[in-house]
Amino acid sequence: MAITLKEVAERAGVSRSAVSRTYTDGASVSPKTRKKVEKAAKELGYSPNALASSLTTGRTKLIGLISNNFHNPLFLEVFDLFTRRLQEKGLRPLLVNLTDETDPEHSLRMLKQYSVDGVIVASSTLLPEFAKAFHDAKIPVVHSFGRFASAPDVHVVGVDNVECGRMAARTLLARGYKHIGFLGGPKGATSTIDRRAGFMEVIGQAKGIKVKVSNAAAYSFEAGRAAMLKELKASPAEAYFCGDDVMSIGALSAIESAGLAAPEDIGIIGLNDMEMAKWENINLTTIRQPIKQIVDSSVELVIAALEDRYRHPEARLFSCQVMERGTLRPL
Amino acid sequence: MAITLKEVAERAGVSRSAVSRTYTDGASVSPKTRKKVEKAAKELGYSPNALASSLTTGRTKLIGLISNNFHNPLFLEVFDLFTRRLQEKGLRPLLVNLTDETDPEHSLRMLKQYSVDGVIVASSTLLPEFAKAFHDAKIPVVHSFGRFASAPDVHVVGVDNVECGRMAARTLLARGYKHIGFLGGPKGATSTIDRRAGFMEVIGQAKGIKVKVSNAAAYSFEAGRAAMLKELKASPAEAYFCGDDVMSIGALSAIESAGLAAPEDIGIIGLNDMEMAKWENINLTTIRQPIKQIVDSSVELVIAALEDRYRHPEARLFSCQVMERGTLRPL
DNA sequence: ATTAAGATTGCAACCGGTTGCAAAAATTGT
DNA sequence: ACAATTTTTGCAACCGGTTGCAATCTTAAT
Repeated sequence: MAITLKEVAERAGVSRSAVSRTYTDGASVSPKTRKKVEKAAKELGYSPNALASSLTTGRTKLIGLISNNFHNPLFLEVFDLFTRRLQEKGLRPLLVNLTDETDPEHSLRMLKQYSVDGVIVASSTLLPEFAKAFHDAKIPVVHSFGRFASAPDVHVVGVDNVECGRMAARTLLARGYKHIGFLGGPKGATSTIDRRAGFMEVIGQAKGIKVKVSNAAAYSFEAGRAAMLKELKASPAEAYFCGDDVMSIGALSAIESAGLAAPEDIGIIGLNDMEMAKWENINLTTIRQPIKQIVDSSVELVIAALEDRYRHPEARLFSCQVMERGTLRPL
Repeated sequence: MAITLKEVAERAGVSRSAVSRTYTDGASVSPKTRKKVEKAAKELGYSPNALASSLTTGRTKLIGLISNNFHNPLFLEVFDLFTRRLQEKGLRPLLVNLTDETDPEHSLRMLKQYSVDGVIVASSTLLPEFAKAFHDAKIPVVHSFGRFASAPDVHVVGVDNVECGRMAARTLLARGYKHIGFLGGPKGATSTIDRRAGFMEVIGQAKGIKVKVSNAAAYSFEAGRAAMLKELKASPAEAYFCGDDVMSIGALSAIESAGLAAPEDIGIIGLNDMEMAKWENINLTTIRQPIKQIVDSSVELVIAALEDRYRHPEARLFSCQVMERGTLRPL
């Protein structure tokens, strides 16, 4: 196997404690022994076993990164940001794919077995059993991209979806659309519910506006396309706020298939601002979620929670921003 | 902290070994004690500490999953498949983002510190220093989506890029294109080099065919678009084999911007067959890499290499397949 | 009932580190 | 040069498990 502390100690002619202390900051070692140890370590190619040390220190520096969004391109960007940020902070992401087929119980047990220091759930919904299990085990959980106050015993970082809904509605109204559609994601999704609430609130305050509400079966291209095709058969609205960017692209494809165009015939505003939204052939007007900030803040929060296990659950909400592009008629 | 083996032993009235053995398969425990232990464990909510046990068994069941492809949507699918497959096999992916800015040395040390059992590098290129470092540490490495024989001391699973090039060329020739373009990825990329070789080989054997070769700056939408815009200024070919699907979509966008259409004015064939390629508004004819097979095979191979550290480096190549869609003129 | 073979059990040492404590060494002050 | 401090060091116990070994208990066979 690999070189161990003991071997380094022997070669350096010091005790094992001395070696250990050279690699523990804040420990007392004279420059002389440190030098000797470092020399021996280099010669042997020693690197300390993080797992063994975790046994006594109680810190693995492992963070469970849990998600079920393995089909939304936005999450590739999110994973990129998370892995980098965690690496920068000296933490290691243990990735868990929590897709429907996979057993949550199992993932849970697994994360406990590996004694992760903390958990980041990057998903719009968080299973309550999950939150509870980690809470019981005193493992900090941050729900990233989560719903504010959905689970009171968990830190949450994300956007205010109600406000996103309002923002979408205001944007459409400002452009003079009178017949407006809300084409949401799956009916039960909390994100959909919240956005719809904000959306309807603003529309309700305006005069002479007609609204249509419908839902796609999933946050996916296919579902967005199917939903829009259905809309086009009945009398469609002039512009739609779509559940997310992927759905929006599906909707755009439906519009195109019907021989229509955006924004000339139907306007679309999406949500997320994933990288693809600014591709010239898509050029989607959308509401941007500040994913970098959400990620950075999530990591910061999980670290803070690590240091103070009894820290009060906290919600951090970031504001979104309309990205003007080409799928809504101009102001 | 969490419940330990000792506490379970006390409550069950047996020795620590007995408890340990209940959770080690193949160990000798009577049904009676097993029952007692399991009862006590349940009551206490015990789950064994995988890290502590790794200390003696020398197996962490941690697999380093290293990639630098955090901008190619195909890799979201790849990560999905990898995480699921590894989970199914009882292994845990420790994700490492090896983007240019991040220090490879650092990642390397990290993976050693966490004593990963094996490493899967999901990237078209593998730094030789990486391969060597793991080889020295006797940690099996599988280079997934790698180049055959690029590094002789490493297992590799992927496709034969030379054959992909040939396939692309044959496909274009079969459709009667006479002026053909190879619009590759970055010049130095081995994948580009290999595909080009196969492509030119077939073209060279055909009669009366004109070829143009050019390279995009990266496997990205922007680069693909820029490269195609440039092509369109000079006399473009009738059809192009593009470096990958993302580049192809960029190229399509350029064609559209120029007021032209695929396949009427210019044909495009891509490579990868990422999910998006079959979206109706893209409908890209492309060469499919069997990513599920590559992933499954990679996981299987890393497991095999785990069991036999002296297993001979092996290359597993899968064949690709043309996916007929709408960006090439029909046969 | 007696014995040999097989299964089960606990002891104790070990995996690769960390850390409290007391002894030893170095430093300071006079 | 000597005592009082401060720093550095090694010992030994511990973190949470595993495992070889010898002792004990079962079971089967005579």
